[in-house]
Amino acid sequence: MDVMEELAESSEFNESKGPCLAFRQAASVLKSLPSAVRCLGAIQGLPWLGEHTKAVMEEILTFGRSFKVEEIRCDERYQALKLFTSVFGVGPKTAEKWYRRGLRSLKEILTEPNIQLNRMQRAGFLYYSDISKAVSKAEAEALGCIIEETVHWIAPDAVLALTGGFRRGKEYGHDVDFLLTVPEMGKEEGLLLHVIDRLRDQGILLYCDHQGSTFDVSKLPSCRFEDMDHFQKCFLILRLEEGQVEGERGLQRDPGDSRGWRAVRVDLVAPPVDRYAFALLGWTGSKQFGRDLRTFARKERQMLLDNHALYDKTKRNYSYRRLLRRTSLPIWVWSMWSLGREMHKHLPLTDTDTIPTLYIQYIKGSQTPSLGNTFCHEVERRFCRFIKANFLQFYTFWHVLFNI
DNA sequence: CGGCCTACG
DNA sequence: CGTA
DNA sequence: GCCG
Repeated sequence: MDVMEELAESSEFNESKGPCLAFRQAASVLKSLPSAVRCLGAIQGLPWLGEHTKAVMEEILTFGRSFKVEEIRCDERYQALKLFTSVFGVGPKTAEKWYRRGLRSLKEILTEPNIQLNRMQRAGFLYYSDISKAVSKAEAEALGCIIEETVHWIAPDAVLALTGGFRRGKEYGHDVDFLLTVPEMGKEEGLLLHVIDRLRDQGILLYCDHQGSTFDVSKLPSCRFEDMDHFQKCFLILRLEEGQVEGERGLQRDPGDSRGWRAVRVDLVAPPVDRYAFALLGWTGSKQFGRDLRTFARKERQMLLDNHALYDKTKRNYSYRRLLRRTSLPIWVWSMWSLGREMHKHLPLTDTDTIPTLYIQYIKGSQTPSLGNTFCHEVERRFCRFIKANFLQFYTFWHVLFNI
């Protein structure tokens, strides 16, 4: 139900953080259902669908539309803020500032002399028409080939993995996310900078926001070794040439566009290999899935989860990291493989935004790790249980299967 | 009635 | 403030 | 707005 997303957006513009979140949760639950809701009975007992959201749904089911939603769609302020925030680098605050100045269109922003755009926003406006167009799976794969070639030229043993929405089975996305890693610990140091340099040499780097590893020896003498490796990531805009895209459709572009290329938003992340499982988890899940997982970690397990590790607050160490260190096997391969297999048993759906079909194809090609290692088994067991215990979509799907 | 993900620049 |  |  796109309606819930619209209500969430409207709440966000009204600075109502709570309702915004509630509507997003509701949207997430509805998206995870195997089919569209036909009557109110079908959503009995589902989480995050309370009095208000149900009332809106009833309105739509009986009249085909909701008065409140129609009102929001027509609202001048909502339309303007939606337009402004669609620009890369422009959030609710900046959009609000422009709206209060009486500005209503993108052209008015660009012609207003008193407005100072930052680097991100300048890129956002410069490539606006391209970036706001959907990216197809074929285009994502084409970019994967280009980047992979560049990466292999630098480090032949490096592995590039498609993550984000495309890994969840989506056909279109607003950007393309990749994870880049090397089998040997530490060899990923500086790799990303090297890759960026090569992309620049090739003339396809249109914009680059690099977030280098924040390591400063003078600044953190007290910090432990474990704390220093915030892995590298970068937000890019790349130039994708026509003819590099496979398939009969080729490039996504407007009729009458004869440039022969388009700009695409690309994210590159380069974690050390022992953090691969966490990076993959973090960058494959949707925004909402990540929130659910991290909330669960903190509230239910007294742990802290991020894209690098799972931190146990009671034990004061990185719980899985210790286990990972003590095993000779590339343990992340094993945990992701089992996790993926477990997920697919229960979640045959692959085509919605909120169901991260955790990727296992790459692992399938390699051998099945030998059993009998108690560390492997323990990590696998805890990891699987952890995910399943909080997977909102899992709960929803389970509910549909057994309670209706 | 308080909390709502967590990290980076 | 913005990005994921 | 929904939940614990």
